[in-house]
Amino acid sequence: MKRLDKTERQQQLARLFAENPFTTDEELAKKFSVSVQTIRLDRMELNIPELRERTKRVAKQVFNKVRSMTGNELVGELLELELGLSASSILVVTPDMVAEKSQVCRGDYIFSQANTLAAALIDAEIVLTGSARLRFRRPVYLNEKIVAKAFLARKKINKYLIKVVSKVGAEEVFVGKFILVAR
Amino acid sequence: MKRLDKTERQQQLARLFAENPFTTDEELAKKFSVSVQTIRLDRMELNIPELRERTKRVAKQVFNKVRSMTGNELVGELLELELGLSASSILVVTPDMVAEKSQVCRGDYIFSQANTLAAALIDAEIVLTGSARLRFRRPVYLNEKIVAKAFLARKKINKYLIKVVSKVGAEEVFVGKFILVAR
DNA sequence: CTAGGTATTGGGACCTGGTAATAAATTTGT
DNA sequence: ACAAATTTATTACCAGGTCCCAATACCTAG
Repeated sequence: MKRLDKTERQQQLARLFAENPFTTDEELAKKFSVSVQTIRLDRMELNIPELRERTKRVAKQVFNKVRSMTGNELVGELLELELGLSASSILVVTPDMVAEKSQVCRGDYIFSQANTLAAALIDAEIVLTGSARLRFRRPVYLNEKIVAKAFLARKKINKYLIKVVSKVGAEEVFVGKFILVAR
Repeated sequence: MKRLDKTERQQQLARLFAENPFTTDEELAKKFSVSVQTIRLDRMELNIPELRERTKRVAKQVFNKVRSMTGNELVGELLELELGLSASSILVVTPDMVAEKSQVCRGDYIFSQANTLAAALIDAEIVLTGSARLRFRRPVYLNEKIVAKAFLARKKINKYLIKVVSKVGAEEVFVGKFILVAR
């Protein structure tokens, strides 16, 4: 690779780190045909921590997400739960939940919050979603807090009709009716 | 903490590492009131790698997942796409998508695949989900491959009715009708 | 021409969280 | 009481850094 000037090199560096944080200074030094120290100085200026720190951050970030998303088997954070009656959860819209171009929260996150909340309401080991009707009433934006409330509307043996209403502040953003089946 | 015997200590260690991989040998040594070397021997016997290696594994694992789940803005892998006409994607059910007790794929993943696929079909910068009707026809299990096909059914100015059918093999597992709005 | 600023490089001391190996001390089972 | 199992200590070494200091090259303005 040709020797680049400082600003160009730093731009590429920033891009590379975003793409793949698992590169050592030494590898980068070779790639750019500069000394390791130069890379270190670049990192300083760009405020990019060392490899191990970067790795740790990625790991922690996602470890937490995986826990809250799949570990708990609940999307969002449970606020309140009365088994078989009602439940509520809150979900804060983070950058990874929004579509890049519109900055609007993707519908599947809103659905997931509602769906997992509905499932949490049911006092059974195994709960399947049978069918659902959804209405997304207005877009939800970055950093907004979605509070979902689920109520049991009807129950027939092992089938549950659950209504979920999600609001941002006082505004309704989503309504869903779920039929869940317990096994 | 009381001194435990070897087997008990190792059991607890294994549990701790699963729960939180970001602990150094030294911290653990203190917690169990044994020497650092003892912890190292335990790790050896349990075949647990050192802190940095553990961190790296978690990071890499999730780095990939985040990319495929949110980076692409598509859940599943796109197989085919004719803008404005039809599209299909495949999603392999991995352990993190199934509910622990039932080993059944959670409905929100199936929905996400369908919803993002429907959105991909539309040739517009900003696409919002307006409403949807879903039917989950049978549970989907670990390692099954869900192939979703989306068709544009009707279009009215900026509103699109899209039908998505998801199958495992020849079996229909999910059907959804989505009304999407382009902005 | 020369002094000063910017960019790059090299080297040394030190840090963390380990591995590997070897030996010594302690505990335990019988 | 004695061997085996377990634990601890000690030392040397490594990767991938940090922090700091000094040397060099190059460009530019006075």
